[in-house]
Amino acid sequence: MRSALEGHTDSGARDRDLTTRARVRDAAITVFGEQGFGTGVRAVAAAAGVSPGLVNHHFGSKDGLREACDEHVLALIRAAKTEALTRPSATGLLQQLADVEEYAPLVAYLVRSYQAGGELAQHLFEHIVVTTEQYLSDGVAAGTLRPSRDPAARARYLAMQSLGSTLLFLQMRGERGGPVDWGRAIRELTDGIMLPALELYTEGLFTDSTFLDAVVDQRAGTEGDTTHHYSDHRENR
Amino acid sequence: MRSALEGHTDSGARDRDLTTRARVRDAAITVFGEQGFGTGVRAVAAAAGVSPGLVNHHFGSKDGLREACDEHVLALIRAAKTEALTRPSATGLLQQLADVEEYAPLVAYLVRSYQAGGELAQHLFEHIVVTTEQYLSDGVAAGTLRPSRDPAARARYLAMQSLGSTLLFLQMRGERGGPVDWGRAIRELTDGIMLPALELYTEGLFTDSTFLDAVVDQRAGTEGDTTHHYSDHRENR
DNA sequence: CACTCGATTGAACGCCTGTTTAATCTATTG
DNA sequence: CAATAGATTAAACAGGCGTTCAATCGAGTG
Repeated sequence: MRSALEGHTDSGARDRDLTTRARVRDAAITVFGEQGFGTGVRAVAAAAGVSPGLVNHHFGSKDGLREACDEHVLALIRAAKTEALTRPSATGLLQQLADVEEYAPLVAYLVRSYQAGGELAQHLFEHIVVTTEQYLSDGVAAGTLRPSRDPAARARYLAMQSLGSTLLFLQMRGERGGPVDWGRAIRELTDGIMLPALELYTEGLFTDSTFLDAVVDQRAGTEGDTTHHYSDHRENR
Repeated sequence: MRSALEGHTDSGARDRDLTTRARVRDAAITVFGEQGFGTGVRAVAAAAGVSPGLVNHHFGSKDGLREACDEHVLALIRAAKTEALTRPSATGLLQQLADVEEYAPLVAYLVRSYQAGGELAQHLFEHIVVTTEQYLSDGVAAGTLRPSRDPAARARYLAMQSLGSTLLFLQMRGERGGPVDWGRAIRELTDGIMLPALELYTEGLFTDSTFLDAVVDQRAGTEGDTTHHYSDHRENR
């Protein structure tokens, strides 16, 4: 005899009528997000309104609970993929998530996941990289973005900068006790970086291209196979 | 009767002839850096070759030990300030630190500090921000860097991007067990981002300035006091 | 030499952790 | 209705944690 919703994707269900297993899992995501993965099984059980022994009965161990949380979070994000993951920057992605009321605890959980490392963080980062690469490629094709000598490296670089700075900001913002309004925090972040980011993206930082020229020349000399050179690239001054 | 080196800045001393207190502190920095702040007092004591009770005799509690480590790390970085902290980017700073054999454990400890939050992380970040602002200001004065409509915001933005992406890279690189060669890791990071970073810094990303113009116009309309506008800023295409 | 004070140790004390176990409750099946 | 299987609970277990305490060591002082 199998349990009612075993194996189901219960994303559409509302708050109250969930499997106990699902309620424990969701409580764990919230508690882990708010207080970190060091939080004990008993705290999770209390938040879910069940006994400590039950969580191990459903998930085997604390690691099993953690894995179930990771899988569920990844599934939720992939479900919201159409709108959220098409955004180019990590800030845009997290903003999108934090604005939807139901997904708010996910942001805290994701920040914790990156702090703690693990597969979810790496997997999600690689996903952001390929999404960014596609977005940049589209922009180049449309003529709104400049082409790069190494599009893959540029996508990884921009994704790393965006996600890294966002996480750094959220960690620092979230470290002083009490629950955080992630939507508001990300909005503040966006406000603060909007101007300098656009300045950098449209005007650059250097007044001449000597640094870039040096690296391009050096690469053309040492490794002639991996990099595409199109030396007809337009100078910007 | 006071102990021999109590209150001294023993930065110049070599490995063996240190106060026991200093040896425990250094062992703690290493162990915390390698295994995180969750590591027990007993492990630190074992690494220092002393009994668990002794560390609390010298530092009062584990929190006291942590504070002593933070203070010492901050002191070490400030001592190396002349060379290290004048670098504009966080990558440069950490590269500088990781290359000096003696400071290698510091990098791991710093990464852990940022993961865990706390005063050291915030304090160091603010220090990087003001250093970056000074560096950018010098570059603008020398004519090698473009001026910004909001130099403080640009400095904070660039510092956040640099430090954030570096930390993200190092966390992901360092999460698979065993000690990490931080110098090599940072060098790989530098290699990977060099080209796209210089591309972005000299040529920008957008082909026109419509996005930037929109934000600049909007800011000029809503808030006329905090931002300096010099509308004679040069367009780059 | 006797004394004293800090360094140092090993063991102990609660406390909290993850996990296990036996018993109870619930509800579906034959 | 009786039986059975799963959900659920309270309690206990072993282990690690930070911390404390009494005892020992070692050297400098009167």
